[in-house]
Amino acid sequence: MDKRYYVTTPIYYVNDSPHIGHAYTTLACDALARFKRLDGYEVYFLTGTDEHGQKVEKSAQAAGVDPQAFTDRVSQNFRDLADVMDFTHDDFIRTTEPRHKAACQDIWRRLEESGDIYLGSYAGWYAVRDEAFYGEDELKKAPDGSKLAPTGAPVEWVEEPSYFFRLSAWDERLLKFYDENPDFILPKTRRNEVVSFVKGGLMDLSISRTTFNWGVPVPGNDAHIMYVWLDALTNYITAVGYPDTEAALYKKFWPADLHMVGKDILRFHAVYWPAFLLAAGLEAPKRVFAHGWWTNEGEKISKSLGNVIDPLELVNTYGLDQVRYFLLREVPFGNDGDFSRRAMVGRMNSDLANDYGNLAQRVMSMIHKNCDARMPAPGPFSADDQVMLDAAKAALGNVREKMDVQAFHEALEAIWVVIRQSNGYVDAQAPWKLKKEDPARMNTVLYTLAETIRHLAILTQPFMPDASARILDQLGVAADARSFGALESGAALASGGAVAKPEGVFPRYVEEEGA
RNA sequence: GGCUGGGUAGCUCAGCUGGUUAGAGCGCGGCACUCAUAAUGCCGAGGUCGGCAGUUCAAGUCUGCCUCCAGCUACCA
Repeated sequence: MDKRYYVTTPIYYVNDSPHIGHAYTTLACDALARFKRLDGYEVYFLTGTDEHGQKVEKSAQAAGVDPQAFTDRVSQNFRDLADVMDFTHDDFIRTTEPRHKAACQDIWRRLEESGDIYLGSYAGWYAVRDEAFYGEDELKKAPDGSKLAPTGAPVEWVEEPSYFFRLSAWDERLLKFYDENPDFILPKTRRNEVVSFVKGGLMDLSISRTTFNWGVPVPGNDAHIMYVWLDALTNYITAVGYPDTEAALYKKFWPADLHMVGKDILRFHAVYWPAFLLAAGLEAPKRVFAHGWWTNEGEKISKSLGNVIDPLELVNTYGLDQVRYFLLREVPFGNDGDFSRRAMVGRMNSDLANDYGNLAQRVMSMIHKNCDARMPAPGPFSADDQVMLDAAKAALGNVREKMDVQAFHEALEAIWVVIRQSNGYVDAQAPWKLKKEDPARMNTVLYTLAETIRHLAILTQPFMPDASARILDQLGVAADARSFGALESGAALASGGAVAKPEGVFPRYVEEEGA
């Protein structure tokens, strides 16, 4: 079996500035990508920016620069965020790249050939002020009887020529696809929503516009620009070499194993995208996971409320590993979650400083002081030691099971079960007493703990790369002995290596006085 | 309105095909320990498992009704 894994984030619309939602989505993918790499997979991790559309065209105009210069600039914000968060994407795609234009036009041709595209006209109530179409049922009536948008803007009936994708012909085939691939959409409740949406019948999809220019021209009809989703979604195959379906990357990684998305764009990924692909004679991705949103101190986040969470600020305040841990641990992945200062500090201090950091610290400190600053050699393991070691060894399987269904919070909990058990084991064995009574036994206990911590630190690497590395450094684990392969039976911590005086890797967060 | 999911300890949540005294983490109370980042461990208090009525020898776990909450119900992404 091929151990390959292709995971993607959505491409982020450059007109937005990066916020916690972007960081969250990519973080989940990053943890997964790191996990799979450590687990021996060849991984392709893709993120990028969506740079086309009328809004971008207007923003560029407002900024007095041409659209390409504008997107060059704002796209950088997202690459900066990725750097700060220590994301390990293998490619950063931009929809303005030539390779993407080629891919979009090629998939368009395929859809045309298969008969899934036709030229018609798009009609609806359009509000010039809002630059948006509204449905009949959304409209309000003005006192003079004329129609108004929900925003109060006047609307007019507009018709423009547009190409359509024959989505209406795909409901049966999509339902069959969902049926044959029960885990295609996660979580389950999102899957139900999508299935019920498709069962309700599908309408054809407008996939071109003639009212702006900033985008990929429709092949053979330059008057039309390919419209949003066909352009945006295609990035997932562009990045692996499409239209060259014989390209090495394409053959290796398509279909993608996972498209990670926010719940707001699930439909586009779970309905339109597989329809486009199947219609084009291409394979659909294996899974789309829709995660939830964050609130801030119990309040819905919105620009108008001014309570947008800036990930850079979080990282500056609490530390990168701490923020990464919190975001993936605090909330059952898939649910909405609340960010609060209290919860953040609680996780930092309880889980990280007290449980995990202190465990490493107390054990390595004892080794440093009592074992001549060298990793002790163990004697025969007692039943208690064996229980501890077995628990450490069993953790990988438990964590892997959770990661395979994107249950990050449960994966971390599975690790913490072992951490708590380790602290209990320390107290039960009381190595500080053994120091006088039975030094050989003390060595065995401390070795058992060090070996357990080695397992823990290797397992926490995908979530907290920096702190995990520092713990492994302190244990004297070589850089090339940190993959999950190093957790297989046989591999174990070598005795005799130097153990320096440990330094805390998870400082407690102390609230500033008078804040 | 329709569809879907959910209402379990103060808080956040686990509880597979129904079966001994309903669990975890945090918070709270007590005890122990002193290796450690005043960290850790142990014990404990705390729940009519939203409500009512059923099925069953037995229901948090099944059925019906009611109630409250959330999401979805198509072209801004």
